[in-house]
Amino acid sequence: MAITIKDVAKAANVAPSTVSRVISDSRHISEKTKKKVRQVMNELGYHTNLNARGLVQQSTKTLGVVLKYSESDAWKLGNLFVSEVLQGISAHCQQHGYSIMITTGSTEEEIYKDVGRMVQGKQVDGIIVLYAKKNDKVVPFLLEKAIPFSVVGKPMERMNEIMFVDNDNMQAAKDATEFLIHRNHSRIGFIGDNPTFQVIQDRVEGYYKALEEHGIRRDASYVKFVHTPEEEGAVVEEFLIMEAKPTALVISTPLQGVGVLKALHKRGVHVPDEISLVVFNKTLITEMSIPVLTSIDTEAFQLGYEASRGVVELINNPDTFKRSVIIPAKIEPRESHRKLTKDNSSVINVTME
Amino acid sequence: MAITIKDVAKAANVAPSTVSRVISDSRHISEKTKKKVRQVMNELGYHTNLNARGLVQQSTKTLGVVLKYSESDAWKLGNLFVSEVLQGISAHCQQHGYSIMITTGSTEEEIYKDVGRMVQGKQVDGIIVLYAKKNDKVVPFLLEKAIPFSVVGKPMERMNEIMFVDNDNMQAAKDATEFLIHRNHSRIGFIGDNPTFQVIQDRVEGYYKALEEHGIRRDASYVKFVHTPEEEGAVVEEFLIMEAKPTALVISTPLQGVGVLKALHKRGVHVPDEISLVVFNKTLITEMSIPVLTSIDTEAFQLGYEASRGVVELINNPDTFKRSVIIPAKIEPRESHRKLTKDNSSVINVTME
DNA sequence: CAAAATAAAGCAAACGTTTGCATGAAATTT
DNA sequence: AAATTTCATGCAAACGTTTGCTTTATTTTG
Repeated sequence: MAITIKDVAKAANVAPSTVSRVISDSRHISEKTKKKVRQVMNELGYHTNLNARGLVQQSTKTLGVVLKYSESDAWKLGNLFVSEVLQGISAHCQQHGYSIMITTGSTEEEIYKDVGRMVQGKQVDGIIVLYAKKNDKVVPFLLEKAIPFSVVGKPMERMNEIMFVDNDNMQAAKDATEFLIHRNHSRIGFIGDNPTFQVIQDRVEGYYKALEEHGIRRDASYVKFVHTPEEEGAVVEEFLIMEAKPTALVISTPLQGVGVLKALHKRGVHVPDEISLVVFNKTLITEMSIPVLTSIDTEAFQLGYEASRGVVELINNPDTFKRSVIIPAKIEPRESHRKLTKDNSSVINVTME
Repeated sequence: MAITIKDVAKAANVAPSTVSRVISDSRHISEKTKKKVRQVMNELGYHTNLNARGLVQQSTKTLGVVLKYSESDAWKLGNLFVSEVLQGISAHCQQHGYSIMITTGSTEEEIYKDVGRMVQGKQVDGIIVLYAKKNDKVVPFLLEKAIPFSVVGKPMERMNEIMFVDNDNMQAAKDATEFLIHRNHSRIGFIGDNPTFQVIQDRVEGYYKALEEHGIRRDASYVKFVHTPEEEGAVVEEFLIMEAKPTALVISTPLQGVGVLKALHKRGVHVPDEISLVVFNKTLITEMSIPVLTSIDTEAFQLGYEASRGVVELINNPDTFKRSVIIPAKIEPRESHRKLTKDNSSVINVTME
């Protein structure tokens, strides 16, 4: 059995309570005793049993992180994003002495159970949810139990009762589209995945908004959704056979971006000479591809960091205003886009900035 | 305050101990009482306080995972590998009712502290270390404290006191090299990162072994190490100016693989027509590149799963034999290699299988 | 110099479980 | 029918802390 506070007390000839107060550096203990007790603690190799402390303090200084339900390849994609978010959470937790417990479930039901265990089993003081989706049971559960939590992403409902951290996806898509418009593109396509996700809808909206503000007619045939992996080929095909085919595409995930790149490559269409690509989420994938993809950096690390900050604030003061943080996304110009000449002709001479 | 076992006991008109035994489904309790107590538990919404249980049972059913020290981009690389390992651990933990706590530290010192807290604070029953490196303080600490733990990777020392899970890197490199030899390559280069890592040394050895067994003279000028990121260009250059330049390369990380691919691309050298590439670690990166890289799948998920299995066994029976598990690596033929004709001439006509 | 204020440390209850042992009732054996 | 075994439950101690209250010793104050 390990050394307990009582062992230390006995060896130092003081009461257990005194040892406890030395640990918390209480000012009710004389420096002399502190010194003595600390010495004994070192000699004996004492370490606080956090279970016991957690029991009496009703707090474990641990945050639970709910990892997204991993369906097929969406997970692999999320992977890079998720681990960067996780790093942000880690960084903040480290700074504030919190531990991190993650869910292990791989199905929706398992994850829900994990959360129940963490929360009701008092294993964690708060929860970070990565991230919001519809028909989700976790968020309503946390709301009902009045657990401090924050969400990375935009909650589907009850937004003002929930603390969340997200990008302004509409704005980001608008920026991306304008980025292309400013480079004289006017026939700009959009490729997204599942349009039932709020994030995709926001992005489509931002895309349309940019077009409209620049006097370009919105045309639904320029907006395509890829539902199954590897379907990019078909979508690219559809674009290429169009009479007025797009000179640029805004694409909503790195994986799709690479898929599109491949499909174009296979058909001998050169990027960026013949078509420009801008992709959401700057990740290793976008940076590693040939050509390097111009992307929209969603600052995953920062998202995680802020989410963690949010919960911890909520833990320390449950009445904290449930603010939502919007992390600005930033265009990272790389090699997959080019500037067209004013008359939109297909100049082969690449004009990059 | 939440519902406790005592509240349930009172409401069900039994003793707390009875409730406890109902929870553990003890056979000393009659079905009738069980039914009654369970009903009350549901009505009241009772959930075990795992802190309290942990305290008395001296076990938390939680595993600590020590994430690799994240230096520069090595971390980003590890990222994909690490998260796949993590998924393997998750899967096993889920099956066996274990929770996962991860380290949050980003420096060696912070990580060491994290481990101390987890272990001495009795937050976890065991530890999984990802992964072995020299001058590591964590493994010696765990050995000294006699904590159940396993390592993903090959420990530097005291190997037979430690349970670890790894690939046979020598064999894998030999297989990869032979894979190329069987396709009539004889001038095969090797690119690795930091040669002070055991894993790299093993791979070089396997590479040499394959050559020797097939009567190809080992030549140190065919073996290059890339120490800083983005240095692949220089190395590729060195290879290309060689009189007898290699027709194939074995490369030790996906990131380097893509780096090499880029460098070759920039110099107009076509893969696989002019040079074949085989890369260690099948990841999203290798699968997404153009061309898709022929890789050596190190089965990261499986590594994690087995590591988890190991610790749990050790927890349940501390005298378990400290076996080490070798997960076979498997070549995944893709698009970055080709078969040469017998006479080694540079046939442009691609002959893939 | 007595009274009051302050400082330092100890006592004991509490946190919510689990579990060895004791108890009493019912069922089985002799 | 008494003695024994089995079954179901309760009692109370433990797990290792923290913390409100009390006690004792010391210092300050009037």
